[in-house]
Amino acid sequence: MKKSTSPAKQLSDTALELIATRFRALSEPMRLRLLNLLMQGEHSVGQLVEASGSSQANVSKHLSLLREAGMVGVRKEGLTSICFIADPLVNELCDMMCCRLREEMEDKARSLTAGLG
Amino acid sequence: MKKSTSPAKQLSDTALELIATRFRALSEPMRLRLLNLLMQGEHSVGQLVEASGSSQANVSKHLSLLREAGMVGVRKEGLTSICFIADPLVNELCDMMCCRLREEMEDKARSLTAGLG
DNA sequence: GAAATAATTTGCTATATCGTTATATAGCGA
DNA sequence: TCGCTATATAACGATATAGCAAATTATTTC
Repeated sequence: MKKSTSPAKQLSDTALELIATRFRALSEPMRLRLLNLLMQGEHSVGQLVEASGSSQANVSKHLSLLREAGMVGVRKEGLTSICFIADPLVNELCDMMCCRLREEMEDKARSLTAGLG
Repeated sequence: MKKSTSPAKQLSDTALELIATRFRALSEPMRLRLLNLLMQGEHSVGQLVEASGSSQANVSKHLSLLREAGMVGVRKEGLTSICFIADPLVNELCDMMCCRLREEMEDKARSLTAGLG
């Protein structure tokens, strides 16, 4: 297991802003839903609208933010725009977060049953 | 390299909200600055206030959010509260994001010099 | 060119959140 | 108990953003 996170240097203000902006892109449930759909394969904007249950304008706005963050790419095919995950880091980050949450919940459940047993 | 992100299942609304909340904790420069300081070792709240250059109330509020997100832990020592990173995932996520940003910037710089050369 | 379709952009309202100021709580010493 | 110090909390104004509705921009088809 490659462990060592590098020596933790001091980050500049602009670096902090950039990192924060990236994480902010992942900080809204609707955007995560769109990413989750895209993790299962390419989708047109219309498909995302239908699958997400949100409005077209709303989906479009979220997609444009995800595009600016470099997380989603778009390919035009005639009238429709086909979206896809442009950065595999998205998958990794989400997977890691999901795993961690699952672990925490299992821990919580375990300690609860232990407390009751 | 362990690659395979698991098969990308459909996430529930509550799961999406939980994940979003975690990422939101990482989506503010000041919180990232506090985490960055804590990555270099334990700090008291007062030390964080001084090092961050923000107000005590502000730092305290951000720390409490980070605590709720399970990212920061606190140990009381007399009057002072000593803070530390409670979840190594924080280091990993931030490192990954930093690396990715550095890569992107280097790419951009390269393509720029190529365009000018 | 006109109509139709897919998507983006614009205005708007409601809500959330950052940072500040002022106040409250908790632990320690006289 | 009374201050003093280290944090936490409350209240507030300013800004950002999610979601909705309407207008706008492409692109295809007739």
